[in-house]
Amino acid sequence: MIIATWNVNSIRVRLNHVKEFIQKNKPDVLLLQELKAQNSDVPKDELENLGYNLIFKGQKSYNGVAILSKFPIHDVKTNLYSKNEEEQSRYIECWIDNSNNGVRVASIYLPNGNPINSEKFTYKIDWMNKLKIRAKELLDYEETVILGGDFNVCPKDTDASNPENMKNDALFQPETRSKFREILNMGYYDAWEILKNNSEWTYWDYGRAFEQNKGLRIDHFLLSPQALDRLQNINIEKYFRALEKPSDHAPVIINISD
DNA sequence: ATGCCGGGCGAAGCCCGA
Repeated sequence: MIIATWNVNSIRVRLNHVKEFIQKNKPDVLLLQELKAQNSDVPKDELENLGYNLIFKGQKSYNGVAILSKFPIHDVKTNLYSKNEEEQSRYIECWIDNSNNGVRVASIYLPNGNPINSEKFTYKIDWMNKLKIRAKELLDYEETVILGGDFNVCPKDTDASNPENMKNDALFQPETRSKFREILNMGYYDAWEILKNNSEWTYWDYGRAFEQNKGLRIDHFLLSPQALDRLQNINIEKYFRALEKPSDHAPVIINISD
């Protein structure tokens, strides 16, 4: 089973790239972030016509997350906050019904949180606390659980090509990292950390960053123990960052045994 | 090394991203 995650930075602008990615990599499940479209502007039919079941949570201008699946989708959940709380469109979760080998996946667009010492950073940490609560509930199901997406966290100094420049960045703060680590320490595994012993980037700023290969590793797959048992491979598809008018993120792909 | 990119909104210039 091929599961991919990709921050596309506008689904409308990147639709052709998504189509090319699907043709080339044939994911069974595709987690998308930063749709930058309200529900009525999400190209629903065009995505479904690629052969997928589709769920999404859009928002005007900002954020927006989606899950595409070749298998039936059940148990959709789109909120981490209680119903009367204002919530940005940053979380969508479902059960992927691959007969006896189903998986529970979430598409995550964790807040950026910059600048630090602002309400945006406070919101980031608050959001991470909410994610931690849900991640614990999911862990207690003892299922194949896969949390994928743009976490806006560099877990270690080695997850940036220029860590010195990141000292005051929300993605690098000790509080950000410890909250991320708390989720891991409950019993999740960073798929890249498990399989690779080098650092590669999933994000490169627009401009010259990609040609200079100066980037960050911030798009992650966090796996429950049951998911880790099934993990076979992980790759960053840099090809899609090298296209004309690309997203600033590359897709990340994992293979999960059936 | 911050917004010099890039996208959304809406029709100029500002908000947002990492």
